[in-house]
Amino acid sequence: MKQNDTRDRILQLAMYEINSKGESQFSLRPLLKQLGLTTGAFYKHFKNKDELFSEITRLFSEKIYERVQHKLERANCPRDTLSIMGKILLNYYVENPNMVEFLFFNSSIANGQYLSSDNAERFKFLDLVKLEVKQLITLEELNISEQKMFIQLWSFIQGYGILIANQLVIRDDHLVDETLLTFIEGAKNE
Amino acid sequence: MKQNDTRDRILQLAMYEINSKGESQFSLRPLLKQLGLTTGAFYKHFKNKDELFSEITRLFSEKIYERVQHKLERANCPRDTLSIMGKILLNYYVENPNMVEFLFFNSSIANGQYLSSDNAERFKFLDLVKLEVKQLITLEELNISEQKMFIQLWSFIQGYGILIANQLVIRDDHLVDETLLTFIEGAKNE
DNA sequence: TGTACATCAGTGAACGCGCGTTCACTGATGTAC
DNA sequence: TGTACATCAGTGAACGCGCGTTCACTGATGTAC
Repeated sequence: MKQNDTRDRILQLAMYEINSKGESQFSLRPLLKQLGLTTGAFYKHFKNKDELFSEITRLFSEKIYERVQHKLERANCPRDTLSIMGKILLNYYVENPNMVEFLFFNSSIANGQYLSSDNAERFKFLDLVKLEVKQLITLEELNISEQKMFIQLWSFIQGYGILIANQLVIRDDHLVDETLLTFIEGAKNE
Repeated sequence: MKQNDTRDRILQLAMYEINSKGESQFSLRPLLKQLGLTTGAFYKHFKNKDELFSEITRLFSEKIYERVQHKLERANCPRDTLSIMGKILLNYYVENPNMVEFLFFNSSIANGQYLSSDNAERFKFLDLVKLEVKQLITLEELNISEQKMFIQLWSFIQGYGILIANQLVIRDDHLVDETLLTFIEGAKNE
């Protein structure tokens, strides 16, 4: 078996496990046991657990980013684009709450060792939102700063996602569009 | 030394430590060492760590709730009230991010053993928001359901707080008021 | 006032567990001559 | 074609750590007679 096969098997199963049970329930030993490997083998492929987490962060980010890009083929204007992105992110909060939590808050970020190189990747999606907000403001001639509009939209989606993930409210895609519209109208009136 | 003195000392220091370093950096041994106690002593006052966390959840919630009530004495209408509550919560996200995170997501909640009795306490603040939203809608004759308005406001504040706590954006109290206004205006137009 | 007893906060060693990580070693495979 | 050697993924026991929890015991204090 080639080196990269095993490295990839580790990555794939780790992603699956983290997505299913969350980072707090994840550890190396059970993972390697499931793969029919011993603990030592892991260190032939990764420097340590942080490097694994760092890599998974990158892959999760890419996964969401690609999903967004795929869906965006049908979007015609910033409004549509932002609406679709909001719904996709919300969908991840509903279907893959552990993945989203890991992406934004995993412990290799807290440790900060691999942070700098990953941050760009990790926030690809976020940068895309910023770009669309910019276009939206230009196109619709809105009287609001990019930063403010971005904070409003992102905060709402992230906050709503958390409410849903914690099962405090149920999901309503329509509310995403309504709120987006409210923000746009609000920016016109000021 | 009376039993309740020690119990209280444990609670106070535990709250201080969790607020300073976060739940992930908290454990019983160093806590008790700081108090000049041995590990066994802890179990004369608490059934286990979960019970301690459950109690702290209650106390944190109460702390915020009292702070809100104190500040609300000056508020005249639901708009003011919601504005003040938003700013207070945002302030906690800035000044005490570990406390807020613990309050909403600590592991004794995940374990679910002490959840039912605490939930009412834990969401006192949240219920207050719901109440004010209801009054706001009645008073200003808004054309929106309580639930939707609540989700919009709460999601925005929580999401904004997380952005700030993660130092992705800086705090701007003015934006809270602007966004509140936008939601109110948006509810009138529909 | 002195003695016997009960109470109970606190002791401290020990238990058992799971964790990430290390390292000398194995054994299959490919390569050079 | 056969032999000597290098490579390197994988082994598996061990290390050291910190964690929550238990439990027989101590010793100060209050109470009853």
